[in-house]
Amino acid sequence: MLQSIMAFVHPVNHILKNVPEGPLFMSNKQKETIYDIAQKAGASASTVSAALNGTWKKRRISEKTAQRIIQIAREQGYTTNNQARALRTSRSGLVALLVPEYNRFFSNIAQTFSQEVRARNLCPVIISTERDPKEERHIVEDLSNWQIDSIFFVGSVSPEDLSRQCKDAQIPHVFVDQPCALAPSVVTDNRAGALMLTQQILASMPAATGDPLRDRVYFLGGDRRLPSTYNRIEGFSEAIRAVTGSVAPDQIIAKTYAKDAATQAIADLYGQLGGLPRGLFINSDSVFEGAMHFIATLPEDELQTCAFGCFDYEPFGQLLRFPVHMIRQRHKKLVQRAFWHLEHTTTPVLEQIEPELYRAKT
Amino acid sequence: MLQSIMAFVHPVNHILKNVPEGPLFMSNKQKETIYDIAQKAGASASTVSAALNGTWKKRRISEKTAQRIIQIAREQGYTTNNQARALRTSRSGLVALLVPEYNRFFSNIAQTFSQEVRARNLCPVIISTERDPKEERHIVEDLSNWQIDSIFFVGSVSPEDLSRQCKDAQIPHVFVDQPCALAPSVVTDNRAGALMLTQQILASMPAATGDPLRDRVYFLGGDRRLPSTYNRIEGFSEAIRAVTGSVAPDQIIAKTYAKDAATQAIADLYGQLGGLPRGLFINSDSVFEGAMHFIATLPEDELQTCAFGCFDYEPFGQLLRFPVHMIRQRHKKLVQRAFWHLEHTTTPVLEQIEPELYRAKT
DNA sequence: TGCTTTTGCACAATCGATGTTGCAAAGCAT
DNA sequence: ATGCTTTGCAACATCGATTGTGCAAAAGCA
Repeated sequence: MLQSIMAFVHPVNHILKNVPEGPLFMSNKQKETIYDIAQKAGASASTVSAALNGTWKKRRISEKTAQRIIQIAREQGYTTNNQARALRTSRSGLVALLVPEYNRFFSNIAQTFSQEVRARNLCPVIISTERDPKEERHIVEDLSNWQIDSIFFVGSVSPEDLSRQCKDAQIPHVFVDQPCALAPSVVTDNRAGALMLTQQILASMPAATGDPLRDRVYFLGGDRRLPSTYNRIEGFSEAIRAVTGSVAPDQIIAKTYAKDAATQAIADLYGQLGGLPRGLFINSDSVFEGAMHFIATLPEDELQTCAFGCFDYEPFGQLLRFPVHMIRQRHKKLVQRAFWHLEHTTTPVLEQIEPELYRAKT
Repeated sequence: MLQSIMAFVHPVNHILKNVPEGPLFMSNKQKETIYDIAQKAGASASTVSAALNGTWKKRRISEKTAQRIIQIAREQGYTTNNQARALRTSRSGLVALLVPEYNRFFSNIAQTFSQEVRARNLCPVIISTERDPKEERHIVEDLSNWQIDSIFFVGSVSPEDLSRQCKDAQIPHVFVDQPCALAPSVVTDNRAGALMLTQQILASMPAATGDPLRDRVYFLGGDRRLPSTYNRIEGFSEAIRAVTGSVAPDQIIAKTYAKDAATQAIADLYGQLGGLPRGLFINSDSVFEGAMHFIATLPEDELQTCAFGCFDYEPFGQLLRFPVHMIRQRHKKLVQRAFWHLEHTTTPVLEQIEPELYRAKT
């Protein structure tokens, strides 16, 4: 059984945090160790250790002695050597976040992660995997050599493998954005989000053209084999069916998240239909950017013939010359819930976070 | 004198890297140590250590023994405990990047940084400082307790303080984006970039209105007390002077990078002038986003009365309903040169990297 | 006062790797 | 065969913290 590790924090860092600016960074003097402090305090190293890391009560050190030691340590600007501590306790104080790349969404995740980790007085290690399963493996192996305390996987490509690897190495871990069947996972409620977004698209569609192929809403981008895209397609389909009764397979174009592919796909679609469709569901910001490269070339009046929705939040999306409805994933909540799971459970549960809909002004 | 640390890599990680998938993650068996390997190889721990970390030649271990040990280690899936190594050698193998926040530019930097660090078989630690000098101090202190090998400061607010702090703790360091007088720094050539951008703005300005105040180019956003903004103002002014002979103080509005402030500033300017100016130099992506919130509310034809330039690259900037020229900072080169300085020098030099101009189609 | 319990702390082992020292065996020259 | 150098490796101390154990002194109780 994996252990919750996050809750544990060494108090010495807090105790010594607010050091007067003065003698602290005085010179090149070698860094002080507990032995130096011990000598200056006329105590033993073990007593100093106990005093500083907060276990002095349990170790029956008198409050007076503890305070004296803390005082001296503070004066000397003592700070503990994390490697030594990690070696002894086999807890490194490092927490890792693995992201596929640094796009807007993942950067937001990273930002929140970094804050949460530092709030717990631990050290964030953020690494990008380039969406490569082999690289993911290697990184986890490396991290395990650093006795990493726990790992957050975001948008991972091979969750189950990674989870097994972590379990073998006894590393607590949690999945964000892409779920894992074997470990706690926190993801956006993609189905509900897609449903909302599609309903909004449907509600703001311009007048029908009469051409049945053009009068449909299309789903563009993503990878239908991934759970996130799959669920978005589900939500999309549900909304469409509620109105038209059925969804045609060719309404859904979901093979990749790649930018260029999106540009090509929308150009092809435009060619086939002889114009833009009446509604377009754009799956993710990269697809958005790709699609825009084509769409931006169209004349003004054509742009008004289509209702756009994007499953991701992009501030500049609000500033285009046509309205785009957007779904914003709650990155903060995603990360915070992930921490919660790490700290309170180890069983494979799936938590879904409802995203927000940004309605474009029309 | 600081020492270059980056060049040093323990070869064991390379040697053992391509482990067959088989017996590696077999079970929960405790992680092997060099003592276990020593026993299995009928050798001493020190011999195993030497064999694995590549110093066996120097330590006069026979090639035969070394190979045998490496073979056994590989079979057992041995990997070295980085804490123990770090404690002994006082090199952690960790390299830190401090960024103010995760915006597009800094995220790109982080991405490149992460790749470069991993290519050197080290571990990237990326932390955001929230532009708070106190937080910066604390982070550096924490990192020093982790025996961090070196630190990259990006867009730091108090470079000199940090540099001193690092020197006291004997941590090699380098500054990116914001220079430091006391340490190697790699920054974008802001003056040259601003010059290019301003010239482009001037070249694509629409017809004059006749109102001298509106017919000028304005510089919007940033903080003139920071070197980067200062230099951009220099470049801007140089370009303007070449055409008009002089720059008026009120052409330059550079107090902050904050989004909301930018929205307000451009709205005010619009109010004063009774319309948009004939040219606008937007300093940074955050200012761009802020300004757009106002500009997006304007009617189509008004937008054609101003030539826009932005000192930052934002893909969606190309997709707006009016052309925006942009400067792209070479984040890859910035980071790579920073590594170079860390590995080859410790003297305070300033290297400037020329950015690229993206001309908008008109 | 004498005996038990509690308090307060020092000692020493330990985490896993590195690097210095020392010592036997092998190699070589005379 | 003898002395001298070189080779090959094991023993041991060390990095700086944590933690189990033991032992005086102080406190409590009769």
